[in-house]
Amino acid sequence: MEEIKKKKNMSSNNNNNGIGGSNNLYMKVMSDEQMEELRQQISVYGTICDQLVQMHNSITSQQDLVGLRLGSLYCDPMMGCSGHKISARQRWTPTPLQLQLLERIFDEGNGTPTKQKIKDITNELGQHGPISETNVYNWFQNRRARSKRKQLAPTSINNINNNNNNAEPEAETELDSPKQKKTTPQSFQLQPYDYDNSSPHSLYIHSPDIGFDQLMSKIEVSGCYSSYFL
Amino acid sequence: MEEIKKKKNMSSNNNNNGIGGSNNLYMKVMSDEQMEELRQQISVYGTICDQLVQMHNSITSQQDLVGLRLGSLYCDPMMGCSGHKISARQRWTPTPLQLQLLERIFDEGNGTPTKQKIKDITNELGQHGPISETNVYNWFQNRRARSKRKQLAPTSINNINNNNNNAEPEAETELDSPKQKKTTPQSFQLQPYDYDNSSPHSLYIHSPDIGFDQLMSKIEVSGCYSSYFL
DNA sequence: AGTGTATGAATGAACG
DNA sequence: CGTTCATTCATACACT
Repeated sequence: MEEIKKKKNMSSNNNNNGIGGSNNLYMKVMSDEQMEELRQQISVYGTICDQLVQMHNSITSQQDLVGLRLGSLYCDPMMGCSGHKISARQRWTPTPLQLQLLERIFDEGNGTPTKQKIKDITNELGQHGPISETNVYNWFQNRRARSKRKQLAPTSINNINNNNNNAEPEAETELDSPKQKKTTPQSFQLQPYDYDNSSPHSLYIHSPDIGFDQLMSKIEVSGCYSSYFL
Repeated sequence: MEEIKKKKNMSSNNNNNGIGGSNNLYMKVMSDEQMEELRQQISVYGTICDQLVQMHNSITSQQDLVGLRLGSLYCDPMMGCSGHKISARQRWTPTPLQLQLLERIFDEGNGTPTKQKIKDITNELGQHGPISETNVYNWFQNRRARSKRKQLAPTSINNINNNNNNAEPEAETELDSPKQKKTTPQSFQLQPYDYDNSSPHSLYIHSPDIGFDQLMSKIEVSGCYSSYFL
């Protein structure tokens, strides 16, 4: 059942097709223009961010901030606005800070979460928000399990856009598709539960403690500038 | 910001596969993972810019932030210059055909989507569009969960609404009672109080050249005005 | 265009 | 421990 999806790239002048061959590495090929474009995009973003940050700094240096750093679901200062209280969660959720610490500890390789250790950690993290030993325990369990799973299944991440020619009208074109509107699902797949190290190929920025996905979900909306109080 | 550019550049002439352009066409080759990473990075930039803009706006206009929620008003500088961009992550969507197959398999009662089975299925469906094992896994997971839930409350739709609406689980079960063997009720571990902001909220983002890592760790959080509660 | 709904994905907790 | 469940989050898509 081993089907090698051969890289069928649209680029007519691409003769690197064979790459990635024997393994499960599926490669995307980009032209110089695409590459350049990408570079520009990134660069522009970088510049914009810089500028925005500077602007922001000059402005905020005059005022002392509103809004405290709250847990993910409390935002007192402005609470009034929304009118009603946000119901509490039912399950524990680590605050970003806690998460960071946990990750760090995890990375330090103390593979054995001793009972005592857990207690310590719990106490430690208790400084940054509610947490119980059980939470910590579970967290490590999950963390271990999941990071392992990712390792076990490095195989066939998927075969994006190369259904070796099928009569499937579904064919998705990757980033070559200028407009992927709404007709066909343009999908991009990312690796399973894999956020972090151990993957040797991380030549790009290696995100520190949390993965991009997490970041992104965390970023969303932030009216309180809480991010500045780490 | 520098980082990203730098690394990006590196990647252009150095990829871990050793595919080398043995001819004068310069093609850049990336693996799916790399692609995904890159895409996420860009996406994050977009988000960051968005956030910064929002912050800036709310500050300069001195207005309270209520309802300030702009969905995706983000600046994508790239759009203009080229025809296409690398879009932000999208989630996988099964093609109708895939769905059909999945549905069928599901009905066949394989309550246990074995790892191997998942692999098979993935390969199978791969013929009809992009898909990964994770997708399949998730799909079954969700499918099971949801079909169960449906069954649990298919009738008396009317009642449902009334019942749970007024119960604001404001409950403040202080922590440290994690022991509750969760047999019946939900284990309740909430985070009731706010944190002391005594934490050294020392740094603002001010380095123009702040790296991704830094940015990321700073941005995190802020649940205020979570879009869901506006 | 704003709102609602279906559903893919993330993750804390529980189970065997 | 590895696997599964339950809940939540985020987004694609439909509706009107």
